[in-house]
Amino acid sequence: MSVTQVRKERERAEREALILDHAQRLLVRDGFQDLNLDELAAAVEYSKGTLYLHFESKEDLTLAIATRAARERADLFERASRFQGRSRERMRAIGFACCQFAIMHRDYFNVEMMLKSASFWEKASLERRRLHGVQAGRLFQTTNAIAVEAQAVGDLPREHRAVDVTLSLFAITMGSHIVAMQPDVQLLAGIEDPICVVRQNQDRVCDGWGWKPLLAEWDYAATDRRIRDEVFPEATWLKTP
Amino acid sequence: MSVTQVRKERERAEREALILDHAQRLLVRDGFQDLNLDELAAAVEYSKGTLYLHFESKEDLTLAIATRAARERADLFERASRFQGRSRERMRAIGFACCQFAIMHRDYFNVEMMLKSASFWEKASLERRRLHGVQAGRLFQTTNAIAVEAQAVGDLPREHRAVDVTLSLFAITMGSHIVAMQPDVQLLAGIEDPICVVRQNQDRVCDGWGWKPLLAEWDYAATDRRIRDEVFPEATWLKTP
DNA sequence: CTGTTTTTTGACCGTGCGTCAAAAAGAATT
DNA sequence: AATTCTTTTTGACGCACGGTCAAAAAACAG
Repeated sequence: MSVTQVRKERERAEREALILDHAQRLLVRDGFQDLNLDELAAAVEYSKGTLYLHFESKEDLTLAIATRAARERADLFERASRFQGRSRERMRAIGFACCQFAIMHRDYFNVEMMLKSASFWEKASLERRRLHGVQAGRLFQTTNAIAVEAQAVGDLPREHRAVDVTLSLFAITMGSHIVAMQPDVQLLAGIEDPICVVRQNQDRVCDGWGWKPLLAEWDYAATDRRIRDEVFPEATWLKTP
Repeated sequence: MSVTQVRKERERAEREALILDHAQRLLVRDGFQDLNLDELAAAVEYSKGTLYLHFESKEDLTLAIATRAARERADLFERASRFQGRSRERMRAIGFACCQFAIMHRDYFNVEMMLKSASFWEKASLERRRLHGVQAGRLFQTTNAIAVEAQAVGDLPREHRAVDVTLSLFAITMGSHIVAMQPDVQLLAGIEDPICVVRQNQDRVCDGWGWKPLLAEWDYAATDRRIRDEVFPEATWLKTP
């Protein structure tokens, strides 16, 4: 590949990032339905035709936004999984990564939810679907590896499959985000901080599977401080008691 | 009100139900985005103008579908809550109602998820939003009452608020439905029956809060049989061992 | 049968996604 | 520097669909 081609490719990637930045901003502001591609074209100062050189449909563009966020999330998960500690502490580090991500991208789950609709999914390009699958796979595998290890060292009962545990943690995380982000639910249930709800529920699920050490048997506040100091120094949201 | 007006009102309600029936079918088939109001008008054999005598926008129509389903769900919850037994058995009956509903409306959660988008919500009429709030309130209150009672009789530790427990159960239910319904997840995690995943996760969350009697301390298969026999005789999906 | 009110209709409008012929920019050649 | 060929970019346009409303049809009243 010639030098020129390398430069072209880099410029193309930069333009794609620019488009994604603006598109994400508008998507968060207006939602998918009201995301206007003419406005986006004006914002990035390129024509609509140029947008379509990068993305083959509005859905494709939206999926690209979700995939970029998913990659970032998977990166945080992998950082978290390197935390040195007992298996449940490491899983807690994953939960910590979740929070860190949720704070950086308050609205990621709104975008993620669109992907669950079949009619949306099938309008995105095959290649982008594949790329998203890769990131989703990283997220799952990183988490599941900890559950598998937990069974290996005897912290987590072997009577159930590790994937079931992992899946339940994904479910409680997604579900908690969805319900705790609803303003009416926040009022009804007196929720101050949705992030706390997510973490609390993750803890309950782990306890529910009998993942040692249980909440009552360990000082997880200390674990949290270690996670922050050793893995996520940027996590200023964790209040140290 | 004259006799004629009563008849008119009944006919109007019947037509609205007809529209909702067809709209629900098309919504499930095509998703919100591809739900075509011209096609719907043709299906119900009324003009598009007539549709707009009932619903002030496509979102309004969709919300009406969701609310009708939510009412049905709340009815099942209330039936379930009348089950005679210990508090956790009664909560299990609620989980049972969830399953019964999920089987009758495989795709309810897809519709429900649309409502989480702010841009969707604000396009529906005030009155319909209110009506949906009423049904959502019934669902929550019916469930929460059991958690409150569980604390009163000492089955559920008092160290946490009952609403937090209720909320976590809603979260695990919604989250499990979403993740377990994904075809790729089903393959990745080897899921045969998504319904089982939902129930299993609900059990884990209850155990996680220390809701007595715990899974290991009670014969919940027997409870399930009682629930079916006494409350949901139509639930043929429960295989009796 | 005729005039009045109510109900229903479908042609029409605006919006916004996606396309593609044409213009502009860039590279190569003379 | 001029010309030709190639690549890149553009924005006017086609079209599908949600929503409107004047007019037609139906129902009703006298």
